[in-house]
Amino acid sequence: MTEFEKVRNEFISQWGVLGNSWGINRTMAQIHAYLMTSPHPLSTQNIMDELEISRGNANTNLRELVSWGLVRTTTYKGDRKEYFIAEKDVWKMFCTISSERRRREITPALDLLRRSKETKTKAKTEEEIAFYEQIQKLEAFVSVADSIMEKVSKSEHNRLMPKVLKLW
Amino acid sequence: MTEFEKVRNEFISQWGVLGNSWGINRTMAQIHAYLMTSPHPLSTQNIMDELEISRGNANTNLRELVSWGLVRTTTYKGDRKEYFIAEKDVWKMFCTISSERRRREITPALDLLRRSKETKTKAKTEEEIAFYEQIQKLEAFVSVADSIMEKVSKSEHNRLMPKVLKLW
DNA sequence: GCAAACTTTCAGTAATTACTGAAAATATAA
DNA sequence: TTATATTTTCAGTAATTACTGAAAGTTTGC
Repeated sequence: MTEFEKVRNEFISQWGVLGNSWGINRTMAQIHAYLMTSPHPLSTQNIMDELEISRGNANTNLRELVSWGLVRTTTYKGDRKEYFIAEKDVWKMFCTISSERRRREITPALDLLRRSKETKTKAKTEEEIAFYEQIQKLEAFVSVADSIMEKVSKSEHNRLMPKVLKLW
Repeated sequence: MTEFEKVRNEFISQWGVLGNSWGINRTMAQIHAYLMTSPHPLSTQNIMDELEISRGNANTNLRELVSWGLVRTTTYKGDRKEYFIAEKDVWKMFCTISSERRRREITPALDLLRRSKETKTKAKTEEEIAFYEQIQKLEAFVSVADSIMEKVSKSEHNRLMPKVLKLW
């Protein structure tokens, strides 16, 4: 193994550990790290070999990356295999992830908060008053977060970042 | 069970489900939801009873919430028990969470990227060039994210939000 | 000091999540 | 078609994470 291969393996492995602490499947994060730093599209077999994982595992996590929009597939003529390639532009990656997390995490939270609010009648006890007040504050905050993420995920690449940086 | 108790239980339960999908321990999220919407500080026993969990589980997750800075303890004279109370200001909560996630998630990522970069020699192969280019781009992005989160976590309550909102 | 009230720890177990590998399904080319 | 290459599924199992409950530890008041 060359010195470079060691560095890359360490990076892939540790990116997996980090992904794990971010609530992302370790293998999915490792595959993403491998694809992100590869100059070529890679086949399922390549990934199985590099990460020493089963076909089923590779397939599942590759599909998941595709469903997140972080990876897309390509083919070569005369070759039946699918090859996978990751988005390499970090700002685009950020927008994609914002958009997915909004859909998967923010929207359900907002739904829950709105549903909880609906049932409010004339609050009587101290407990009821505190509950609905807090729900109200959470909803206001989450709905701002939601609209910011919506804008981020729709924003033109490289348009928003300079603005954000000027804030401070 | 009153109508209100049903609504609150549903909220607590679902907040746990959401927490889980955000990579947070379900019980920890439920305890947080319960404390956040309670007008009074609550004892370990209160939480055990409400969520029907063991003392060990309640204790562990309460400590974890305290270590995140989302919950603090208080006592009453003549009563030996500790009571727990959650921060209710959503913007403060956001700052606290930003600060902790920065420490736990962003900083290790930045360290990894900087360590990976260090080993760079004169890149020769296409693979090496692509690898170090991507590492460089990731580091630039993550370090911007890091400094934004640092500022957010230090920002005066209610000072930043109006600015952010004007961006769009 | 001792006893009572309360908190923390942790070994054992339950629940959940991730992975394998082979079979089934699908796609392509001849 | 039919054979071959490739992808997907999924039952079984492994690995990880979460939880319980009782014992050990700590704090407080007498």
